[in-house]
Amino acid sequence: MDPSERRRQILTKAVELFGKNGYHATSISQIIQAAGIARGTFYLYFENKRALFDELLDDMLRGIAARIRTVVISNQGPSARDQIMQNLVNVIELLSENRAFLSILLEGAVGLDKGFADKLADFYEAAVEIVRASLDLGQKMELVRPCNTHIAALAVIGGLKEILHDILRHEGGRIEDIEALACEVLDMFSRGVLAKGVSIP
Amino acid sequence: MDPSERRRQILTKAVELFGKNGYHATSISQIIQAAGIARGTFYLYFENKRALFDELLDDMLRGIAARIRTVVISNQGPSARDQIMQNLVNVIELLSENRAFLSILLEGAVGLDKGFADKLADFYEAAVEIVRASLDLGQKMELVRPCNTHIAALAVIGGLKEILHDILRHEGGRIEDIEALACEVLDMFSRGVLAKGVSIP
Amino acid sequence: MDPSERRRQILTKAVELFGKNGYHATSISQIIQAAGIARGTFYLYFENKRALFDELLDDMLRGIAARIRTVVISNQGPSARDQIMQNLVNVIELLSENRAFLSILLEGAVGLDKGFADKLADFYEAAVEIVRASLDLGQKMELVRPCNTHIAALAVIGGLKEILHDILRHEGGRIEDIEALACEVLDMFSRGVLAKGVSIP
Amino acid sequence: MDPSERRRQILTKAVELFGKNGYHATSISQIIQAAGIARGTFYLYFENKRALFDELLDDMLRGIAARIRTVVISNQGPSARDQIMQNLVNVIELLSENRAFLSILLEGAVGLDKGFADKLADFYEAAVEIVRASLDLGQKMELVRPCNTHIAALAVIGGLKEILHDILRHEGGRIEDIEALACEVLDMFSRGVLAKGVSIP
DNA sequence: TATGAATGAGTCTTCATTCAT
DNA sequence: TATGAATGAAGACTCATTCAT
Repeated sequence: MDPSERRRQILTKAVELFGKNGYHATSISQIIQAAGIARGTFYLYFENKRALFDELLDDMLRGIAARIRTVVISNQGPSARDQIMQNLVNVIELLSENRAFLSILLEGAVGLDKGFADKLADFYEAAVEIVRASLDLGQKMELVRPCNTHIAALAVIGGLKEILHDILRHEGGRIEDIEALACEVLDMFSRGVLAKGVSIP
Repeated sequence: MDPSERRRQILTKAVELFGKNGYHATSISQIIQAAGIARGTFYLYFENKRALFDELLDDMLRGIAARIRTVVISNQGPSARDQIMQNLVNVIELLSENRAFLSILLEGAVGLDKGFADKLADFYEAAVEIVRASLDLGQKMELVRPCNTHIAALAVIGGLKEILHDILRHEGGRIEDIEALACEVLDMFSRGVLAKGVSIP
Repeated sequence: MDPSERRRQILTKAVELFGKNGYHATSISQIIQAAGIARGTFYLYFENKRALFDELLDDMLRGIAARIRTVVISNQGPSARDQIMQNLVNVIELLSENRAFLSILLEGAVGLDKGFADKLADFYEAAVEIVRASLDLGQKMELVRPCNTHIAALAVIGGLKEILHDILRHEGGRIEDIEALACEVLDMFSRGVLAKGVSIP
Repeated sequence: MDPSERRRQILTKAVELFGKNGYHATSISQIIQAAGIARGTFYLYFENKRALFDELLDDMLRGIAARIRTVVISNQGPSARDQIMQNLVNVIELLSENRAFLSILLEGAVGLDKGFADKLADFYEAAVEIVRASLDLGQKMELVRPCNTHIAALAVIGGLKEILHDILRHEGGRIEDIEALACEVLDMFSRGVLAKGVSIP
């Protein structure tokens, strides 16, 4: 078989297994059995289980990052809201297409040793930083109210993760109307939950 | 030694280790060494490693649940805002006092086998349900704007988790002004981030 | 079983196997089977195969070193010849008592990785140094003819090793008359092989 | 490429690797990489790793044997001493020219399985036999003193090996004055170390 | 209760060898 | 001849759990 094809095949099976059972509960034996290859063949393509997972994680994180476009505020082109919406839709779409993928990001790569934890943490941190920068800019333009933008950004990313997590658990990763979901999330964070003119008594 | 005291001692040492290194990276050897007991003694107090962790997790989740009071809206007594604030402060306080505790909840118990994942998921789901019920009530009283309360509730819990996670990573679990933090979070979710009269263009 | 007794038991079986088959051809499986213990038990007593062999080698080298006494030249006490003879007899005796022991020293520890090779090389080097120092002293006292004492010392140790090797191969390590052998060796190196008054034509 | 040339090329690279790292630490992968051939190609030229090493060892032993000439005692031609010297010089020269070669003979082929050990042992035994026969002849001609010629022969071969070993370790196989070394060795074994008229007290 | 020696199933990893192309 | 992907037996090592004392 063509090497790069075989490589892809192993990765695919591994994603499924890691997604279903997590890193530790997935053994090389399971992977090679699922991929229908011999023990030694695995090591022809990956240095070890760790390296495989690492590559896989990198792929995912790169994949997500590639779906995000910097929001540009100008008179021409789509509105800021539309651009944010598009980013949200892109990311949710990608993740909803691959349950295993999502599962690894939300659960499978958490709590592993420092290397993995850091890689994931760095990724989420970067995501938080992007949101935060946007909020900071918004504050300067007086579009965003005075508030702790770091905390707000964390809430945005965390909220998104939890919503995706919920989807993963209850709907098996399938989302019916991604656009509606994105819209809801965007409203949630931009307008909060209070009704017009109301403040919590 | 008094049996229940010894039990407690093992649990305490185990929390520290699980918190620092995670479930898989913590071995029975480490636990018994830290607790200063013999190998066999461990199994006099706990059926196995899993059971120990399970008990530990139950303790934590119960501890958190115990800090949350149902918000009662009435003319007497503290305002709804104060009651919510108090709940937030109570929970954050508990978690900030015990880094290991927090670490296990956010990372240590994630991605383990189905049993643990479900237990944790059920807990968070219950938390989401509480928030959602409040929001539903708020909607009926027209305090909360029409929105998908499930998604909003998920965002609230997820946002909170991410904020705590950030604190765990960067400040070692210590929080300077818990009240200010709680206030910021509450505002974030109640009012959103937009400035008065602004909608995203 | 008493730990130190079990340790000894493992070592004994390991010596036999290493002696018969060499380091690489001896597997942990063979050792534990010979010792009648479980896989894990082995690792209770030795960090790994290497550590076991290392300890074993150290024991041997120490054992030999302990049989050698510095030759003291004085008017009282045994003659220098008798002292050298005694050293030779002591060492040959020890080695002839344990075929596996001897086999490891001559073959089993040769050609392994740097750590072992160095340990063995250092030992033989030390032996050479002892002989050389004696020869140097002998030269000062004009008992030893002018010659390259380093080369002479190497020849002595090497000769001894080859003789022991031969015994190992052909007589299974048993030597009938150790004293006679030692005497022959001593004469060989002190007087050479030429007949009186003869020089090689 | 010409088959026999390719064969030679593989052998050459293999000698280097076996010499540097020993038999076990040298993998087929290393050999084919060094030789610049594909995995399968190796097996077109050699049945397996063992066969390669075997052939290599045979080559070496034949090479050494070819440098040794029977010593002929007659009135014409070079003296016995000169003939022995020439043999010594020839062998030492050959070995000193090829460090890998020497390393394999002294360390790399020792302690492997019975086949190799026997081959090497047989070779040294043959060498011992040659020396012994010479000594026996010398005894008949009353040039050699009465002594155990087998032991003397072993000492000669063993001494030579140890000296070469020392050179390998300390001088990287290079010898400055081979003739002087050979002379020293020859004197050592013919005259012993004692000064004229001295016997060990 | 307490001990800690013993267990062995399970995991990762290596590497000489084969074989379809 | 030459290739290199594929193989799988074999090896080292770990660690939760058991049980005789």
